[in-house]
Amino acid sequence: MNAIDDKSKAAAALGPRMDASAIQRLLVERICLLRYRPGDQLKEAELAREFGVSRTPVRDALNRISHLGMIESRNGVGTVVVRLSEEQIRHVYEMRLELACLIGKLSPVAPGPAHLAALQGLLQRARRLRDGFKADEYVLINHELHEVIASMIGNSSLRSMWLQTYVQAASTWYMVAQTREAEVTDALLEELTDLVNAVKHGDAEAVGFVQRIHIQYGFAKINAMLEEGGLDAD
Amino acid sequence: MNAIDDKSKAAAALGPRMDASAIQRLLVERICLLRYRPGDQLKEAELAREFGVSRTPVRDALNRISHLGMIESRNGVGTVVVRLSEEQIRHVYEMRLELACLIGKLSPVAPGPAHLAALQGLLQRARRLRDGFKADEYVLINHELHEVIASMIGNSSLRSMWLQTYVQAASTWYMVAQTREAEVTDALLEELTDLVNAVKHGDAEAVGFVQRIHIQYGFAKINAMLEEGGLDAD
DNA sequence: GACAGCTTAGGTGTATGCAGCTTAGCTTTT
DNA sequence: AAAAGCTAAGCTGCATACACCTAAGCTGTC
Repeated sequence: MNAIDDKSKAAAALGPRMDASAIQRLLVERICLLRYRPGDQLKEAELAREFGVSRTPVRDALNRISHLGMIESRNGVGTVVVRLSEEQIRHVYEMRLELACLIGKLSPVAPGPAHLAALQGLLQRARRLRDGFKADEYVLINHELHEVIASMIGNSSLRSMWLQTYVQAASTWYMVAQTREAEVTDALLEELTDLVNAVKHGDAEAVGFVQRIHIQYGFAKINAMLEEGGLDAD
Repeated sequence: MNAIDDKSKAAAALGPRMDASAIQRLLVERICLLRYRPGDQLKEAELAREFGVSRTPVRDALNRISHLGMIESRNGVGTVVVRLSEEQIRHVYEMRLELACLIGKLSPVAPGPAHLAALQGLLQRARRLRDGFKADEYVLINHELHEVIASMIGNSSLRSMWLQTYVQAASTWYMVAQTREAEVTDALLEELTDLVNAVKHGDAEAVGFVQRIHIQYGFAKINAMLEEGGLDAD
């Protein structure tokens, strides 16, 4: 029901002092990383207690997030994490397929040693998933991978849209992924291997194409599940 | 300095009662339509007085807008309308060039009689601009044209990005346009004529390409001004 | 027993006061 | 006269109390 339980009042003491921006980042991350699932209610008062602040900064954070299409507030009812319709999911994925190709086209950032190191680190971690799958770790690797990719996008507008579509699609994908652990782990390994090769050649265009290929792969998986009977695997 | 002056307290009586969403729409429109110019300060207290509400709903509206990259708040200083850097302007335009081509590609909405009628109405209004240019009317025609185009975009994600890049680029373009009245009027007439033809054939793909062509035209004009010496024509 | 209406609990929306941050202008010192 | 520091004004950020909206459950009636 409510995704918060383990650290109801512990968090009040762990942060220096949460302001609206920090809360915003945290909430987005929690939604992406599936700690809050589509349909979950985010109660302002509850979050305020957790962070040790008043409702005001929480409200500010929620308001800023609302334009990303991740949450929706209705007066008298509550604020819930948006559950995208099947059509919307398709739209976001179709869009990401196109955006991926633009990564190497619109003023790309030449991938350097830092990118390579980051990817190789993620590859190491992904390999360990084969001998013991951990859903949280899989999600985290994907999340950090996404940030690495974003850092290769030189066009600020494209980068913003890449981020936006990622957060919109993330929870859907991670829900699907949790039902096919072995499959998605192998796919992630392939993706990272391909990316390492692309970055070794300093080829940002190849990075974009690799992304496109694997988005296409994920899209196909999601479509298959949608046609089977939906992904309401709460 | 402050863009509000003529209706400081008049508006308090003209609306039924402004809520945060209504204020949000109004502020976005005012920024697009160049009533607030880049660099202008938007004081919460002042806006609250104008709309006859407290600072809270104004704050909520500003917070929601902030994710569009149109405004920026700094504690102790104020909230200002963002002035995009030259690089950011180029990025947005490069992005719009790509998005335009996707209009006819990603689940387009077949243009119908309603679209045609709307475009022909705009064409009529645009023709009158040749015998007496009015900056406000030029901006309004462009604004409504943009909404017509958006209604032909079936992919919700693409439509959202199309809107987002429009509001980011709008004020820049309208500032440029005001220095070359005859030129941009002719270009607008051509654009509308081309669009009418495309819509007559029910060809959404052609609509996208027409958009691309004219975005390219505007981009070239802006680039020319940037190289001449900037567009700080306050 | 079923349905219409009321009542109440719980959520978001708004108003208001205060705290804290910045900056501009004045004052004071060298 | 110039520069450093102080001071005050004005803005946003935050806290709190209250108003309003919604839905669910109870109650009374038919």
